[in-house]
Amino acid sequence: MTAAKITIPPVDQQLEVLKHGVVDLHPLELFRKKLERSHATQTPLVIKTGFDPTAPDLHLGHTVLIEKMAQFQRFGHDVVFLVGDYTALIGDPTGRNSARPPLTEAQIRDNATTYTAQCFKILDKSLTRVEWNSSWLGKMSFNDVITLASRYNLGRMLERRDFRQRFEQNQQIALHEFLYPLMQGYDSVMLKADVELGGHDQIFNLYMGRHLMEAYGGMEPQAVLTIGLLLGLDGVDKMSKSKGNHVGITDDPDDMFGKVMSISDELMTSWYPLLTGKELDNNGDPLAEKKALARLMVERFHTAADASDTFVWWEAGRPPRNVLQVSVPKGPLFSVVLKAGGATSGSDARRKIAQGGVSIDGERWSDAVKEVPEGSYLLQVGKKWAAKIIVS
RNA sequence: GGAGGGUUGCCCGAGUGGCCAAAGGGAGCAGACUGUAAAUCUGCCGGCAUUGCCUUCGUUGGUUCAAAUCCAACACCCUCCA
Repeated sequence: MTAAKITIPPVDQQLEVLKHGVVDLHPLELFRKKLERSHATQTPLVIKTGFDPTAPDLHLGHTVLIEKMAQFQRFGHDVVFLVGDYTALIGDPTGRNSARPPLTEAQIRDNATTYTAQCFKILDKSLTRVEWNSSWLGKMSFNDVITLASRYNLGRMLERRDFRQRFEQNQQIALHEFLYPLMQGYDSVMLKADVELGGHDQIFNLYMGRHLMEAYGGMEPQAVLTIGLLLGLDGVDKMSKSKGNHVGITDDPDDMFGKVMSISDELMTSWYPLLTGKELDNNGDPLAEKKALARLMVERFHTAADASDTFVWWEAGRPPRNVLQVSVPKGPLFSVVLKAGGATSGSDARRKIAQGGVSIDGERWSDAVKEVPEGSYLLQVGKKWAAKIIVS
C-alpha cells in the first residue's frame, strides 16, 4: 500500500465529508463498520471506481465522482481507478435503448491513456492505484464465464430497468450485454473492494458486485455509494460526450468558461453544489454566481492565470482570439472569405455575407461579388472569427 | 427455416410518379435582443455560379417524357412465428 503514511481519521470525521452529495449509501451500517475497522487498524479500505474508456475525454460529469474518490484518498484509503478496458469491448448498456457499437482494442487503449492522465488533475497520482480489468477478465476461460453466469438469473437481470424496457418493447438485447453487469461485479470480487463508487445510474451494476462477492465464497460485500448525476448543458440528459452536452476537462479555457455561462439558472442550482461541494446562495446575483463557477472550473482544470485571462476576455465582449494572418488572392468578397478560412464553402460565404455577418475593417459588406481591392484588412466573419488578410 | 417491416440530408423524421434540393423537429450558422454562448425573435441551413446549372433519398440495373416515390437483384438492420 502506498498510502501507509497517511493517518486514517476517526469515522465521524470521514463520514461527514464522504456523505456530502451522495444519493445512496448502502448499507450504511456496513459502511460505518468498515470505516471503524479501518480506523482501528489503520488499514486503508479498497475504494473501487470503474471508468469505461468508451470516449477519449473526461468531462465535468466524471469529475464529480473523481472528487469523491479524492476525498477517500485524502483520508488515506486505497483508491483504485479501474479502467474498464475489457468491459468497454461490450459497452455498458446502462441508459441505453440499443446496443452500443463495439470499440476496437486500439481505440480503448488510447482512450484509457488519456483518461488516466486526465484524472490526475484531481487525484494524487502517487496514491492512486490504476488497474485494468482486462488483466483478469481477459484471462478467464469459458468455464470461468459459465461459472460466473450461473451466479445470476434472467428474471433478476430483467429487473433492471434498461433491460426490462427494451425487452418489453421488443427491442434487441444482445446476449453479451447481460454479461456486462456480471463482469463489473466480478471486478469487485477480484479487487476485494470495500466500497464501490458510481453514478447513480450504475446502481444495478454496483449491487451486482455485492451479490457476486457473497456468491463467490462468502466475501464481505462492498458498500455502494452513488453520486448525483450531473446533467448536461441541455439540462435534460445526463452529461455525456455522445450526447454532445458536455464540458470536457480538456476544453480550452474560453470554451469551458463559455459553456458554463450558457447553462440556465435552473441548471445552476443542481450544478453548483455538485461541482463546488457548497450550497448555492439563492439570494446572490445569479450572473455573478455563474461567472464565479465558470472561473472556478477553468482554474480547477487549467490554471488561475488562465482563469483570470479568460475572465478578462469574457468581460471584454469575447473579441476573437488567435487572429490569423492570411494572404489571399484578389477577387470577389465571397471568394476572399472562403480562401481566408471564414467559410466552409462558397455558398456558405455567400450566406454569411447576405446575412450581414461579414465585415472588413469594421465595416459591414453585403455584396458577395464586390471585388476586394489589394491591401491589408481585418476581416471578421460572425462574432467569433476574424483574420488579418493581405489581399494581393 | 417461414412471414413481415425497414434503409431519406449532421441526427431524428415526413414524403409513395411530376408543384422535391425534398415537410417538421433537433443540432449548427448569421442577425436582433439580453445579466449570460440561457430564453426569445428573424433568416439561413448540398455544391458551383453575378439570372442559371450540377450532384443527392442503402447499392446496382430497369420501366417512364419524368422516380426518393414503380419493378428486379443485391447488401445491411429489425420484428414476429418456428
